[in-house]
Amino acid sequence: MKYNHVDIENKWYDYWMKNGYFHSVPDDRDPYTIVIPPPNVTGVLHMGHMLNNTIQDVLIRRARLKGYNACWVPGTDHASIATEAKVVAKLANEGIKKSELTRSEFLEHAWEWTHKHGGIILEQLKKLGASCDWDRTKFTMDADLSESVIKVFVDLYNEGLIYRGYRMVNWDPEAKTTLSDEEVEYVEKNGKLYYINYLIENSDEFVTIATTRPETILGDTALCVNPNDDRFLSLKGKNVVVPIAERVIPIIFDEYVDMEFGTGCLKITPAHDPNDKEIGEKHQLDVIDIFNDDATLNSYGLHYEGMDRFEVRTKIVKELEEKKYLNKVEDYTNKVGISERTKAVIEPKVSVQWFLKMEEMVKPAIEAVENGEVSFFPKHYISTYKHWLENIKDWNISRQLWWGHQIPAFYYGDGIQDFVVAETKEEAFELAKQKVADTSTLPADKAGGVKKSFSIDDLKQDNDALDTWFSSWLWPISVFDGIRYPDNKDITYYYPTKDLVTAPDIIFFWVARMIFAGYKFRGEKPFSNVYFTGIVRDHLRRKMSKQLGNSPDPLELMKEHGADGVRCGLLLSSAAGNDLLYEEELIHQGKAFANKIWNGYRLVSSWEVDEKLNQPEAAKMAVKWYENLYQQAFAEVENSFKDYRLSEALMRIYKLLWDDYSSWYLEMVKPVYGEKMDKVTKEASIRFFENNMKLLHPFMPFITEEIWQKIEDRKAEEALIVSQYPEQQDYDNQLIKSFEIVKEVISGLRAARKEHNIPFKDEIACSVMNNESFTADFDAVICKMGNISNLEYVSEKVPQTVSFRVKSNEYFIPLDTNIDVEAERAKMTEELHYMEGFLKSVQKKLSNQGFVNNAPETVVSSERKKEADAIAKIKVLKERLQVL
RNA sequence: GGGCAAUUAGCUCAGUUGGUUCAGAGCACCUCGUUUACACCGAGGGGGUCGGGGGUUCGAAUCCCUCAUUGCCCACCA
Repeated sequence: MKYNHVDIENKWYDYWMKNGYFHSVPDDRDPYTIVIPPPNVTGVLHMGHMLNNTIQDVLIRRARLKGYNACWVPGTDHASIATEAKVVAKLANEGIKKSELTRSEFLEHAWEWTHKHGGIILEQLKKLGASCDWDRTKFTMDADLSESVIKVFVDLYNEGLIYRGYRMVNWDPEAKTTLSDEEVEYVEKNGKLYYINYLIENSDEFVTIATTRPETILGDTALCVNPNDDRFLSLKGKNVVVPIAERVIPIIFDEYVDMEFGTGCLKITPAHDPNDKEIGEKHQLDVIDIFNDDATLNSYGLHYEGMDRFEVRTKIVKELEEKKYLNKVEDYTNKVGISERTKAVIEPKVSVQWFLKMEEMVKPAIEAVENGEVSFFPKHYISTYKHWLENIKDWNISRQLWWGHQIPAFYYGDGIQDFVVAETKEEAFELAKQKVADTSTLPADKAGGVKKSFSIDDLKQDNDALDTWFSSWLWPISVFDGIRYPDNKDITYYYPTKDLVTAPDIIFFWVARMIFAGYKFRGEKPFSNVYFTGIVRDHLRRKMSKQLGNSPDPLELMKEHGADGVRCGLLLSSAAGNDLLYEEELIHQGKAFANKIWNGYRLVSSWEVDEKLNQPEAAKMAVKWYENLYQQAFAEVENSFKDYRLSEALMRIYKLLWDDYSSWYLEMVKPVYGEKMDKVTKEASIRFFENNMKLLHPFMPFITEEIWQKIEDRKAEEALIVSQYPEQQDYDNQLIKSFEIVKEVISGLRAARKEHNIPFKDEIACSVMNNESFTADFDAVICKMGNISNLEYVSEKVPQTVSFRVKSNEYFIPLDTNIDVEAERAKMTEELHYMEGFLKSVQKKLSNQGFVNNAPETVVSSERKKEADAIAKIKVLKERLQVL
């Protein structure tokens, strides 16, 4: 009979929800908090989410079972640029251009889109079994979270940490916004290096420069050579003429120029290259911006005005060639910055943007990770993290987007400083009046064009929105409203949170920023542990993506194999930080495991009890063994969790249930078909099952709940999800070790049966000549598992038998037919040779004075034990060979 | 150009301070098996000179050096 997950999973999820088991309110237990990495509000579930959220659910369910007040806060992110791009695309489909809409019209469309597609992903997470506190679901643009963002902006501004600056920034011409450095990816592209001649003013001579971007010559404002470069000494004080533009620009000297590269002469375009900008400022050059916002050329582009930059590149090269300015062209590969979101080639551009000063704010975040207050798993991410923070530049937080938190700066005049920053327009109005009053005492030429009197309606709020991450960095605080109400009950109870589970690709975007935000706004870390998941890839190691179509649909997967199966499959092979190579095989393994458990329970529950029966000796020992083994496994699982080695923990449980419980324990206690069972063994078996379910529940919540509920009649409010996790107990290690030898004996019997074609159903006799009685307590087990009538102890070899050895014991099985003496002899001789070789190596070690003197006592004595065992075994083998 | 990580069985990976059981696990593979919980099963089995080369040590998958390959991150010599 097969396990059918379909109805069971829905049933229990509804039950958990109905009973409010996911919901948390502060109480006197210790909190265990996780905040979800908020997925994009309009996103859909992919395999990465599956892995990430399964891990979080495992951690939170385990914490809940262990008696913590577990709180997993779900939510979504407005994902400013990504969502805006989707809305723009959708509107374009309907023939509406964004540029034709007002801000508020556009936002209406965006909200409509958000309400329509938003939160689907959270519904999908429920299928996975995610035990989030759904009553606490947040969205980064909820009123309270938005207020928090604005408050933080205003506070930071008032502290002097936020400023407006005219800087070179990354411009995404497609989204028509700036991006932070982190939002730019660099990809290697095959391009050309163009060598272009610039005529020296009033001469026939020319200088040759090399550039990858010939179209930008229209924005050149100088040529630059290295002052130490002998080749160009004669150029001092001279000017050149920019081809096509026919503008005269100076030749300047700066050590920045690499003499080895190209021709050693560099063209300077301060508006379109960060290095050129720097040199330009140093030498006080003009800045000529030749691009419009969409990266078509503006009027400085002359006859190329209105054309796209790449089109112009081709055309201008042609023109240069025609006019004999083009010297030569070489193939050249270089790195081109592209927008992480739109994949458009980034255009460096100078503009006025808002920046957040980083240097001071970042310091406690470096320290926290250094001193282990915040731990990373795996820990090698610490160096990546530190390197970034130690070299951090100010954060460009403004975006020329509408979807997001509008920057709370209000302009009352046209001057660059004619603004105030405030949480509301009303406050801004008061501030502005005050500021104008202060400046009104200034001479007219310094007061700018500010009207002496203006109404509140004259205030214009800044058009820009804030970077998405400027709200996400507050997430662990803002979901508990800790910005607006720093002393509220939730924030003081749940914060700092425990674990953050996230992908390493947002370590800078998000993880690092949350850490320094935590210290800045709460004076405390936001979380204690960061678990970095890997990336889910296909078996060819390709990242899963929509374009490639190599990603299975998680919902289909769960429908077919069950959420338990998928969770188990994913977690079986995903160490922290390691990429997960997805194969459907994994999920099958998880599903098969669910089935195995299901059938195990069917077996145990089917046993009928006869109260009069005594517990058989074999069952008695089996129970004793499993009791101890469970404790050992339990300890191992605890240990794995300590280091967040979840797959290791799950694998241990997997083997505990499959191998130890099902294959060994159940076989040992199983009554003969048709017979009944004693009460003690049945009860023990059920108890073990219950404890097994508790261990497994965090990984496979549905099937474990189903079985747990079936085990006995539970009270209405009872559920495995909120039951009590077992306490760790001591165990008898010696007993477990003895049983390992018992297993060897049983395997020996099975092998002998197989070799000599004795079917299992034929009961046989067995004698043992024993030098060590390590298995005496388990004789009944050996008999049952080997279908042995009686294990007889003998003091000498038994004729007409085959034998095998375990440790220094020899076991004999009677055999009617003649054994193949030659084969037996050959086999034994081989074994003898092996043992003699082994003995030799051990003795060599022991005769080495260095070893005996330096190695720890335990190691030496174990070698001596090996020696003794080997000698004994060799003796047995030799005697046996003689008999043959 | 710099940094980090990886390299162990066909595949995915463990291997924590060098030392019992250090060469392992799961899957895959092969053989056998209708022993009534489960064929999404059971019992067995094969398979690796631990990327190469040096070194330290009584002893190295493990520590050091070096080379090679792969991946990731950072840096933006036009």
